[in-house]
Order: sequence, then structure tokens, then C-alpha cells
Amino acid sequence: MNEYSGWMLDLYEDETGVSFWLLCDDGQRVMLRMDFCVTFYAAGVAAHLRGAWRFLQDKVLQLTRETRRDLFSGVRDVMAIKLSGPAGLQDLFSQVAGQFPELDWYDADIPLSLRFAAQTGVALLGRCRLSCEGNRVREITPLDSPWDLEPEELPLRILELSLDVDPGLAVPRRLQVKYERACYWLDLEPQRSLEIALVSSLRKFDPDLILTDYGDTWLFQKLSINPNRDPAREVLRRKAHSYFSYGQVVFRGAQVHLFGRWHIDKRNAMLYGEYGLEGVLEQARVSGLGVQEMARKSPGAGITAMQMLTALRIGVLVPFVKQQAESPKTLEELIRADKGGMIYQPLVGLHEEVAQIDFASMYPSIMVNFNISPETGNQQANPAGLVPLSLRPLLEKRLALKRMVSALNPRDCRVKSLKSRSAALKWLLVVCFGYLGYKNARFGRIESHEAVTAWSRELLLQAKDISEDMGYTVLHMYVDCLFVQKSGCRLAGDFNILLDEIARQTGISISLDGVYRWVAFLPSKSDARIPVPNRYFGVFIDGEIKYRGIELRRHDTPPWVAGVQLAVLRCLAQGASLAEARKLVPAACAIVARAHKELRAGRVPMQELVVTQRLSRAVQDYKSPPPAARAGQLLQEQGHSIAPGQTIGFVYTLGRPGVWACGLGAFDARMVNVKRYSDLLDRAAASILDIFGSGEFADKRGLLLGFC
DNA sequence: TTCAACCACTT
DNA sequence: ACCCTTGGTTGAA
Repeated sequence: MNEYSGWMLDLYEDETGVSFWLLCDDGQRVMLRMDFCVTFYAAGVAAHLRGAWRFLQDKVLQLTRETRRDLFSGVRDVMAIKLSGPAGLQDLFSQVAGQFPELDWYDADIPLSLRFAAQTGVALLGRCRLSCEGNRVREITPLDSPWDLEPEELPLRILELSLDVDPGLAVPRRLQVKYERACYWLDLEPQRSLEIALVSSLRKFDPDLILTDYGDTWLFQKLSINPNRDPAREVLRRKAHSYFSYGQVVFRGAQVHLFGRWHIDKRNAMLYGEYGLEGVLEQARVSGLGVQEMARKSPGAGITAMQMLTALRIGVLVPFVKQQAESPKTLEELIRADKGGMIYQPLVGLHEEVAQIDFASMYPSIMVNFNISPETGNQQANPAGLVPLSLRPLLEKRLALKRMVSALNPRDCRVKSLKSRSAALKWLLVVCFGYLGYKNARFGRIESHEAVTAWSRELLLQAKDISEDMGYTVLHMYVDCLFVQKSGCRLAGDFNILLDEIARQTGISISLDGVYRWVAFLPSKSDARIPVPNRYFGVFIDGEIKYRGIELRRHDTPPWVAGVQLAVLRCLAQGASLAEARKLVPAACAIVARAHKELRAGRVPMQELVVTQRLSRAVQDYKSPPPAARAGQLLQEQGHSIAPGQTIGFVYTLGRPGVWACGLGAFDARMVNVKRYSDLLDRAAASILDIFGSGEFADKRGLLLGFC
């Protein structure tokens, strides 16, 4: 008998059960094998079940009759289909489900790592102790939990590979290799020598993680080496695809997954930029999904995984496809229910003595506090539902991490990692609400979705009433935040009593985002009398600038325009009060005027003028192609492949087709459409400056140009 | 010049 | 593998 202890790095099916990799406490990386049975279920009318029984009889380890709970329809008689290992489950299931489509199928598509976590209590990235005979595991015990706040640090060996240029824009020539303190460049040609050098680096460093730029979409597509730690495996390749999410088409490049070690392509990872590697690991840890999966999938996949794990633990069947349709509604109910979050239009203009207060994780808190779940009838009195059960630990962990951050000195080296982890958990929480209303979610139900928004409106109105009772004026409310004003209240402490009272009465924690020196709520651009929600900017008492909805926040604002807009804001932020900010308006105008001059003189670098936009469809499917589609067409004519959901970078140019696409080769600076950029800049400047004067910014600019 | 269709983005 | 509106551009009358 051998004993091992360490972290579970990787887990995948093999011929007889599962293979997994352990990062041992003594630094060894070992591969072990374990017997592992898997079960899935079918339910339905007896005749169909008998047919499926006969079909499966000689193909599986065991067939039994059991009773299990379906979240929506209650206890059901089911046929349990047990296999001796996960290998072949997918094939068998698609065969039998194809033959007997009338049956309801359960637990048929649960990721292996979740089954393993549910059965053994050991999750990926978790610590465990093992007893083995040879390389066969006989006993496995968890040594920690994904909910530990400060897990022992995982001593990962990371190898970084990055190209000298974006292969979408130019032909890469060299590859940078980084490992611990080593850092060197390799030539990409001849490929044979590159491969020999890489194989030797892999052997020498034996990394747990290969972190690349464009590894998915380019490098590992091109190379013919096997970068796995498990040499018996081929890499797993997934094709590029586009899908619809968050109301838009998203393009995912092809993927290369490894066995025994991980590959993450930073450029093909969903939200890597938001929370980095720390965040990805945190999401993988709490969701139970593999690191390579979690990095490339949306947080929605993580939430689904967590709900599946909860279902496995509490013995609820996981439907193969969602069973529940929306229950019929009267027209009146439809109209009443079809509302999102509460919005109270802002009072357009500049304001002082204003605080912004936010409910913390409002929607998830509502789901937990009011027991919102498909099976609970959204009644608090019922036993805790599946959705709140899977959400509560997440919510509590994030809160605890945030508390740890605020207890530390901001310069403490642990802060960054804690913040990344907290941001990663936040995304999981945010997406959970959307999933309640998502038609293909396994555990969604539109009534629950609506119950959440109904509660959120109720709570916000409650907060408004409390504020007004306490003598504050509410200037603006938006979904989970409110802006309150009271003369004499200029410091954070002045709002404590209000915060305490709201938290006490609503039962949801609320925090002060900050107190503004001044804040501007902007009107609609088409009609200056009409306020628009959530379009504002302001300066907090500590000098920090906050802005929402203006050009700076948009992805398709060229960096140059965004930069000037930010410079204008920073200029105004130098004033200690609104009165002083007003005095700085001419200086801010001068910044804009100088920027115009730079542009006309051709001194703005091309990269600063690039607009990036996402294509929602194939280039040829546009009826009136926007600039990004025309840029895409140019690229396509040059032989690039352009897929829906892909992001295109382009510069506005003179004449037809009016754009130049990044990746086309040489750019002629004389082609820049100066008028177009000039207008974009004026618009961005006007977004900030118009509110400071009664006249149009454009008029003042004309005057100011005379001075400059 | 006006207007409706179309499109991308934000929260 | 999340739902739903506003600001801006295009292209035809």
C-alpha cells in the first residue's frame, strides 16, 4: 500500500475508470488510476422503459428500478443504468436516447469531475489523501473544501509561450518562452527546430500549466508535437464556433485541451482579462469544472455545474434537457411581470452632497433570502431550494473575501489575489440570475426570474422611502443602487445611519460606493429635457472619478477619443468643489482643442484611431453593412476567414469603402478621415462639457480655438 | 433633408 | 449555451 497526499490537478476517463494526476506534497506529479462507476437514469411509460431495458441489458453493468426526485415533477420511478466506467457513456446514451426519445433522461451529461466530487468529496484543485496498490487508488479522502477562504497555495509550475505579434494581423516570426526566471526567444522557422526546442523545454520544466497567447487558435494548431503530460493521450481539439449569448453572437476560437497538465490561451479565455489566472482557478475550484473548461466557458457554465453538483448531493435528478415550460399566463399577468429592475429617472444636471449606495450582490441575495428557486414556489417558508442552496456558499465566500480585503492594507501583496478571486465569484453570482430566466437552463423557471425582479423593485422602493423619511432626496435609482442627497452631508460618515436603517429594514446588506464632490446626470442626446438612466460621471471626495454610459465605457470608442475624454474628466476632477470644476472648463476645452490640432497635424498614431466592433453575422448577411462589416469584407477578400462574433478592428478612411481593416498590411496615414474623428471627439467632449454650460459645447469650442 | 430600417453597445 | 432597451449610421424617398 502506498500513501499519497497532495492536490488533484486533472481527472479524465480511461478504459476502466478514471485517470487522475496528483501534485504531491513532495513535489512529484503522479498519475493514478481508480475504478469509477457512473449511473444515468430514464423515466417514462412502462412500455418504453421495457424497450430501453431490453436494449441496454447486455451493454451495461447493471439495470435497476429505483425512485428518485425530479425537481419539477416530484418523485418518479426510474430505471438506473450503471456503467463500470465513464468511457462509452456518451456513445451509449446517444444511441439509447435516439431509440427512445419519448423517455425523460437524467444525469446523462454530467461532467466527470462533478460526479467525482459528489461521490468522493474531492474536487479538482482540492487536497486529498490516497491509499493505493501500485497505481490503483483504493481509498481517497478529501483534506480541504472549495469553500476554504485561504487554501494552501498550489505550487504550480507555469510555462508561458507568447508570439511576437497577433497572428490575425501579421505573420509571427518568434516565440517567447518564459519559465521562472528564464526567458528566451525561439524562431518559429524552421518548424522542426522549434519543435525540438519546445519538447526539450517541456521535458526540462515539466510545467503544470502552459499559458499562451494564441495557443488555441494558432500555435498548437500549427505544431505537431504532443504537449500532454500523459504521453498516451492525443490533445483534445475543439473546433471554432459562434454562439448566441448575452444578446449577442460570440465567437470562440478553436481549442486545444491537454491531459495531465493544462493549457490556457489567454486570448481565447472568456473573461481572463477580468480576473486573471487567480480568478479562473477560483471559479474552477468552486464550480467543480476543470480549469481548462472553466477558462474557456462563460460563468454560466460554472453556475450550471454548481447546480448539478448540488443536485447530485441532495439526490435530485439532473434533466438532460429542461422539462419545464412556462405555465400559462393571462395577458395582464404578462404585462405586469414583464419588467426588469427598478428605474427612477435621474434629475438631469450637476449635483453636490450626493452619495451613491449599492445593495451588495442584490439579485443573488434575494434568491437566497427569499428562497427563490424553481421548485419552492418562491416561498420563504418552504425548505431551501436547489438554487439558493447552491448560491448561499458562493455569496458567503465572496462576502468573506471582500471583508478580508478591507481588513488588509491596500498595498498588501495578498490584496490583488483576493480581489481577483472575489471578482471571479461575482461573475458567477451575476450570471446565476440570468440563468433563472434562460429557456435552456436545467433549473430555470421564468416565474422565479420574475420573482427576483419583483423583489428587487420592492426593496429599492423601500430604500427610497426610508431615505425620504430620513430627509434625503433621491436623485436617481438604478436596479440595485441609489443616489441620495442631503445638504450638509459631505462625508462618508454622514450616511451611516441611513445605510444601517436600509440594511435593517430590507435584510440585504447595502454599502456606500462613495460620496461625490459633484456628480452629473446626463440627458438624452436626442432631447435635452429627457433624462436617461445610468449615464453619469462624477468625482468622489477622494478624487476618484466614476463614470457610466459615456463613450469611455464603450468598447467601440477609439483609444484616442477615450483618452481625450478621460483627460477632460481628470482636468475637471482637479477642482475640489463643483465651483472649482466649473472654473476648469476652459482648461478642459483647451485639452480638446489641442487634441484636434494633433489630429489635423497627423500626429495621432493609427493604433489610437482603431475602432473595434463585433460582427453579429457573416459579412455577406448584412443588408446595410456597418463599417465593421465592410472592414470584414476587405479582410475576407484578402483571404482571412471572418466568423460571426469575431471582433474587427478598423480605421475610418476617406472615400469608399470608408474603412481600413487592421491586418490588411500597410496603412496610409493620409487616408484617415479627419472629419469623422473630429466629430467623434466633439461628441465625446460634449458628453462631459455640455452639462457645465447652458450653451452648446460646439459653440464654445469655436470661440476657444481662437485662443489656442 | 427626412425617416425608417438596421446595427452594436450598455447596464 | 443569459434578457431587454437607447444612440447612431445607412440608404432610400
